[in-house]
Amino acid sequence: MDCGINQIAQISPTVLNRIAEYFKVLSEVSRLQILCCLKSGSKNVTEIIDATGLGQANVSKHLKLLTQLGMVNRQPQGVSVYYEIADPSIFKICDIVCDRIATALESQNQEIEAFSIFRGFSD
Amino acid sequence: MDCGINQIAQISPTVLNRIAEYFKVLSEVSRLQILCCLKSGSKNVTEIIDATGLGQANVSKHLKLLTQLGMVNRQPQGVSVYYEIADPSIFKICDIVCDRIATALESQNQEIEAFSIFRGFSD
DNA sequence: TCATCATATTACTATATGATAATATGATTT
DNA sequence: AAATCATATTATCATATAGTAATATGATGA
Repeated sequence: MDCGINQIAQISPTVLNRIAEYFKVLSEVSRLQILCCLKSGSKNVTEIIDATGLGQANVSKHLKLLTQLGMVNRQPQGVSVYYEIADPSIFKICDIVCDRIATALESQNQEIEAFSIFRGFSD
Repeated sequence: MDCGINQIAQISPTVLNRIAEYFKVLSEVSRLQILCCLKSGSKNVTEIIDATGLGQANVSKHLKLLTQLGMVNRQPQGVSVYYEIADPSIFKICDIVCDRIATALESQNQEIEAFSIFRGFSD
């Protein structure tokens, strides 16, 4: 039974692409830094640059991407441009991932401990 | 007040890297296909190849990555090797992302509709 | 032993993209 | 008008990686 094929076929490539695209945005440390520094509230570009330590052109480019994908909102205010998180569910997702990583690290540590039983014999 | 800097500094680069790494794995259509086709249960490599339509070497490489990052479990069984989802919370995350994309598309459609009020005048 | 099957690895190519320097734009101040 | 500041854009370079062909490995059956 080829139900596997059908099942995948049901998920349109378009949707899969959108999901992948969303994750790709979150898969870069610089962009995570930007998003994290906006968690506490709206900031202008200069503030973001200071907070993250990233280059100006770099920040500008990342902000453009984040805006295009609807993750942050762009609000010009006088001379400067303020950005804010448009999608707080980002952090919900990050929390789940953090949990997952934490538990993975824990079980890793347990394994290491299990090995450590055998340590000390050669002393 | 430079509290922004401190806030970011608190998130260690290591952790940020791990999170980015996790998302990077999910940011490729091929890997999402593989994960989706494992949602219904454990499958061997050949079955995964058939279900996704991806090349053999390609699948093998992706599976290695997914295994290394603890997202799937590898279980040799006789001649073949079975893989299964190790981390069902992946799908919880995907669900949230899907919701998010869906609502984004909806509000996009609403905007388009708003524009359509002005259609028909030139006929 | 030879052929075949299932999976993994290696080498290679093509493409995407992150970082940055240089430049542009446009507003504000001197 | 000239200088300065905030942001955006462009061009460029370097790196990472997805896909694939070829090959390796190792087990099973003829």
